Amino acid sequence: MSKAQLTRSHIIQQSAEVFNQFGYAGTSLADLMQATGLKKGGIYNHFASKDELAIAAFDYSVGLVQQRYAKALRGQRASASRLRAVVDTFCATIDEPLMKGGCPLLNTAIDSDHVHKGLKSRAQAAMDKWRSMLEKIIRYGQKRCEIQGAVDPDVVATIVIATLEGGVMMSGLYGDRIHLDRAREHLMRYVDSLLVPP
Amino acid sequence: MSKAQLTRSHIIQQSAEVFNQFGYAGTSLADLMQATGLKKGGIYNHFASKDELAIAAFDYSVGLVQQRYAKALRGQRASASRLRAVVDTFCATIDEPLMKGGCPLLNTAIDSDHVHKGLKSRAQAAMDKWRSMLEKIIRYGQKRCEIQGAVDPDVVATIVIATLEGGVMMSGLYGDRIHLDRAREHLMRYVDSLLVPP
DNA sequence: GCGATAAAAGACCGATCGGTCTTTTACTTT
DNA sequence: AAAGTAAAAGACCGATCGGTCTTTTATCGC
Repeated sequence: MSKAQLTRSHIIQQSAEVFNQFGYAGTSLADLMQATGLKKGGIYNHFASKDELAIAAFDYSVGLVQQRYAKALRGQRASASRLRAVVDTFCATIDEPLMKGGCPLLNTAIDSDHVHKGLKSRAQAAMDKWRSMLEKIIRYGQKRCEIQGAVDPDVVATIVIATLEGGVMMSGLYGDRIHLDRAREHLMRYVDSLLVPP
Repeated sequence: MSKAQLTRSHIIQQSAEVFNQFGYAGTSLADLMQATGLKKGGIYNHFASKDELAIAAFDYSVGLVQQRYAKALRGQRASASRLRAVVDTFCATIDEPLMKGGCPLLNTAIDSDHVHKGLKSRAQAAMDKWRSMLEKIIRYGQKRCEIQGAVDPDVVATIVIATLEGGVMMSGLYGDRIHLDRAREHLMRYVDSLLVPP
């Protein structure tokens, strides 16, 4: 990788954390300069605007998260295990955070509302991907008769994501992991309730 | 109420919506001036700083929400009905929004993180109140043998709140109420699972 | 190693930021 | 209605905002 490409990805990585912590409006170019160790000219040589950098940073964050899910799912074949792996992977970010500031999807969904159209549509796209990942697991499980046929995959995706994001919001607010742990427990029992009895 | 007090509450009410939509950092004094119809001097005659106004506005928003819960619970005596009323009241904000920009507690919890200590502690306090309201309902229901004794009131509070807030985040992101509706359905069945079989 | 080229620095820009202060206007109280 | 007081306006402040542009520095192809 050339020096330029290296610098570019360095900017993205550092900026992603800053944006995730302080939000788009709450992040100034001075913040980004400090985080990257570059001056204004260095940053603007790679990105035309703060907007463009924010979008690149969000995409990077989403990519990071996706990688972790892909890795966690690699070993799991059974639908129940795959669903549990998704829940566990999400909750693992408390012990091994991918990024300061918590879940980028939650933060961006709230932060970008009424503020940054481009960022919001990226957040929608990321949410779509996550939902379709869960839905695919469910449908595959139904095909293999591991998950009850009456289960609606879209509904499960909503419930799992909403419970996890709500739990991480509460744990973030209090600085106490117990809320996310409770969400995890609840979802594990929920997943069990979806399975075809053996 | 004197003219001054009237103006003060007018400022708070209008500002609350703006802060709720754009966040603390995303709201400028120019925005607040436009929303209130006042000039800088008029606003600063009632509030010492943007911080102070943001806190007053958040407290006002929380008060509004609490009023709605109090009203909804007034008629309900049975624990199951009271829990369902909490869920329904939250979900009703989609049809009859109290305030533009969605749930102020969710927005402030995310927005204030790493940005505004005072606002964050207010959000914690509001969350505490909401949790303790739910916990009281549960405990009372256990005393009256309507809710199973093995149920942990703190856990229920976390699950209900997390699911609702997660659902409203998703519905806000997509502009589609279906996610919150799904969360509602799920919680209704969850509440049923807590009850002592009749 | 040298020349061409790209990257980073840093001075600079107008606009806007949150906040202050004096002046004008309006209300309130007697 | 007048006098005293409080509220609102609006000019003004330094700092910082996001962004541009020229200059310096480093990289890369040969």
